[in-house]
Amino acid sequence: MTKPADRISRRQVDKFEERRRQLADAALQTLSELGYARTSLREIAQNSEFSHGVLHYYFRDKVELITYCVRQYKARCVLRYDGIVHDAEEPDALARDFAEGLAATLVEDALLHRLWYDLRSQSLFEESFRADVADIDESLERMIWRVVGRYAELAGIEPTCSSSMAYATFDGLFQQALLRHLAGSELATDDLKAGARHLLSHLVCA
Amino acid sequence: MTKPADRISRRQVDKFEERRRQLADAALQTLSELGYARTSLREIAQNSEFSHGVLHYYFRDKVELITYCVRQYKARCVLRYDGIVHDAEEPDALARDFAEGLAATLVEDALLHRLWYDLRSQSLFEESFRADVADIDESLERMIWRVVGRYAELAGIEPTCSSSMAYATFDGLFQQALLRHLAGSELATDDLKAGARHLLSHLVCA
DNA sequence: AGAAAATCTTGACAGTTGTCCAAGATCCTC
DNA sequence: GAGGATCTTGGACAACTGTCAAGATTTTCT
Repeated sequence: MTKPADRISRRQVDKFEERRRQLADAALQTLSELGYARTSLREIAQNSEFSHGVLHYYFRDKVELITYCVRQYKARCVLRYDGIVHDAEEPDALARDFAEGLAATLVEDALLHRLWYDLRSQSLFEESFRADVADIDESLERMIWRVVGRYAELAGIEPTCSSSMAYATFDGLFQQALLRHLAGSELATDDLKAGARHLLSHLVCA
Repeated sequence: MTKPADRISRRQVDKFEERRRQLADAALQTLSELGYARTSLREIAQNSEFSHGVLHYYFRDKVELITYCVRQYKARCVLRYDGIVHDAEEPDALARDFAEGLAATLVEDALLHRLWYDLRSQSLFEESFRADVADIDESLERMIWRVVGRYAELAGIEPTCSSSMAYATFDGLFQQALLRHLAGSELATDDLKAGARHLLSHLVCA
């Protein structure tokens, strides 16, 4: 029922958006390998199947490209973490699965997490990223709070700390585990699991 | 009793080291303003009273300069935090003073802390910084553990978590507070204080 | 098929970067 | 104060950066 012009423009828009996603994927890969400071547009293009000039056809400038990347990264995050929140019937099972999920993504997506902490640091210097980074941070905080809330519910108790504090401590735990994991420590994942369960039972729900 | 040659060389060494410190100071200031990604040698030199060429007289290359900076930063850290650990007689007083100290440095040294988290992220990409950064991390962990140990001692109880976990959670708390403080939030310091006391009483010492 | 629109490549540009070096300035010792 | 060691300058260099535009190529529509 759409008019021809609509179909055309919609297909064009779709293709346009698809290519943006494609290029942002290459950018995300390059960023996660090299970090923000060492990633150039030519390097990104080399990780795609296009030449460097095309980036300015799909993105106004470098900032817009990276901002788009950050948004795309956020989508992945939410997707990834949503699998962790899970409808267990026992608080212990929830704690175990949550800890396992954290440890799994720590290892599997280590480079992406490394990039996240890099970009979050950059956002403290580069005004342009701040809003998007804060947005991701908030969605991560909500994700943690869903886990905590469900855990408290199953255990029949009330959380003893705020949402932001829960996120801050879990994030600290995860970041430290990432540092040690990337430094080659074998204990990082087990410590993260133990730490997460300890945190859940002792801090957020006393 | 030292021979003339010794006196000369020692004085030269001293002067040499003093200038290195001086240049590293300028570098540290520039880094804390612009962040690692945007700091160039010429920018550093402009923040000192020398020209850019002199940097390669005192440092082999940029990596050596920044590594030297990181070490100098560490010295400041230890100094700063040592004032916080304090010989209170009451656990509550210790918790209060510790929380106050954290909140104070959060505000006063916000730019230096921002730089620290930036450099720690960089160390995950740039192999050269990793050792020094890990060194600072360990000394911060020991600092936290001294506070926790003293608190437990005064309260007549035992810490319920490991040293690394205590550091991870406090660091997460602090980092989140820094993010919010730099974003202009007025609540950041108060939340940090409350969070630190809560952490001390509920987590590390149940 | 052929015109029109879109997509993509290539090369150039101006600016910045880390690095190095020759020459000058400054300091110290005799 | 001369002479030599030490320190500092400023410029040159090649490599790299983001950006842009003209032209080649492909796709789309009639």
